[in-house]
Amino acid sequence: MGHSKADKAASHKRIVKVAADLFRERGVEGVGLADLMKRAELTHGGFYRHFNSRDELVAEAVEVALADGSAIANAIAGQPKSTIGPLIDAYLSVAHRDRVAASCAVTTLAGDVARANARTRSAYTAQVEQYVVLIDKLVAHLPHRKRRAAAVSALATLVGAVSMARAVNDPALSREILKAAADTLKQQLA
Amino acid sequence: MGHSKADKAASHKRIVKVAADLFRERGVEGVGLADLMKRAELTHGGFYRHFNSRDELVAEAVEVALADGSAIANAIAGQPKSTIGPLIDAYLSVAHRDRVAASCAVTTLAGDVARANARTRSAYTAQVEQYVVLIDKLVAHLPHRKRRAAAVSALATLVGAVSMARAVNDPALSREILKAAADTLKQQLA
DNA sequence: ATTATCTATAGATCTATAGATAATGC
DNA sequence: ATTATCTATAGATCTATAGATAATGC
Repeated sequence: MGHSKADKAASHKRIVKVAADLFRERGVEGVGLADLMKRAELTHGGFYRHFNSRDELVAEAVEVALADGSAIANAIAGQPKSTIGPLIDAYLSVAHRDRVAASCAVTTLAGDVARANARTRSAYTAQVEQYVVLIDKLVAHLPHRKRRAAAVSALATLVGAVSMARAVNDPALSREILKAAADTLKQQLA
Repeated sequence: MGHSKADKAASHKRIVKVAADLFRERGVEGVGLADLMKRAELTHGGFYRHFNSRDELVAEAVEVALADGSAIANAIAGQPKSTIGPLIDAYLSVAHRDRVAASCAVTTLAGDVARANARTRSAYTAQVEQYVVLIDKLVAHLPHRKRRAAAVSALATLVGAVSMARAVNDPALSREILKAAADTLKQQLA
């Protein structure tokens, strides 16, 4: 049992990380604090020394979940001379579809965020804007007047495709959705 | 207090309709049976004479919610000589974004359905397939080899755009998402 | 002395069930 | 007699709080 300030910070981080993963897997309302704290290797009584409310945890966890995706996207897009292709392939991969707990929160938490508080929605909004700017940079060859709209629309296609690919229970249709979106986007943004 | 078989059928329908709307508004896990039954003007004790489990209600309610959207889409697309434009405009309208309780369940319930049982996911899958076929018919002028993929991708764009437009809390960005998706889709499918 | 975490619990809500009541339908 | 709905409640779980314990850090 650790009680130092450093331990508290580590506990806090652990709780938020567990929540960020579990919220993506089960939905924000599908996770109870007792289960959450147990997974963070703490008892549930300590929760409110870390957060003023469950909602505060939701905001922090969504922020961390969003940052996950942001880091991956920046890693893929950050290389010199990088193109949009690898980002499209990664986003529309079976691995990303299936690893929900580590997935892009812009897709996975969209429904929950629409019902969340202002702080949570603002974090989501900032991440959407960041993705749009990132995609915009990767399609610099397109006519300037159309770039931004093309980037926004491409992001929508990525989000919608993964969303549907997860919900359908026909594996062939699920793969078809990912592939059709990837093919169309590549052609459109080439 | 009605007790006939006809009354029971009406009660059943009312419960499912209330659930279909409320699930879209609050998420499937954000709705309790007591509140639900009260809104259907019944007491919560009667619930299990209508359904074997909460999950059974979820399946029926998702089916009804999906049928809502299907009816609207067919009405828009069903006219002779109809094009894809009106469907795109309706789907990406501010009205559809904001009237969540009456909205297309393929977008609104995607996250919940991904965690639901087989019956629920099968209903969702069938509706996705139906939308793809519908869009496919509306883009009959495209080269045959690309039509199906274009239809699937277009549906993904519609779903992702509405999903994000609801989650962001910047009204300008929300409108931009709807407009960018609409513009891109129209250009792409023209 | 302070505080991070613990045990314990309050009070509300959740799904689900049992048995009573009041209507229908033979 | 059958049954649709009612009242009442069981048992589990939820968020949140109170106070004890055991560590840190002055």
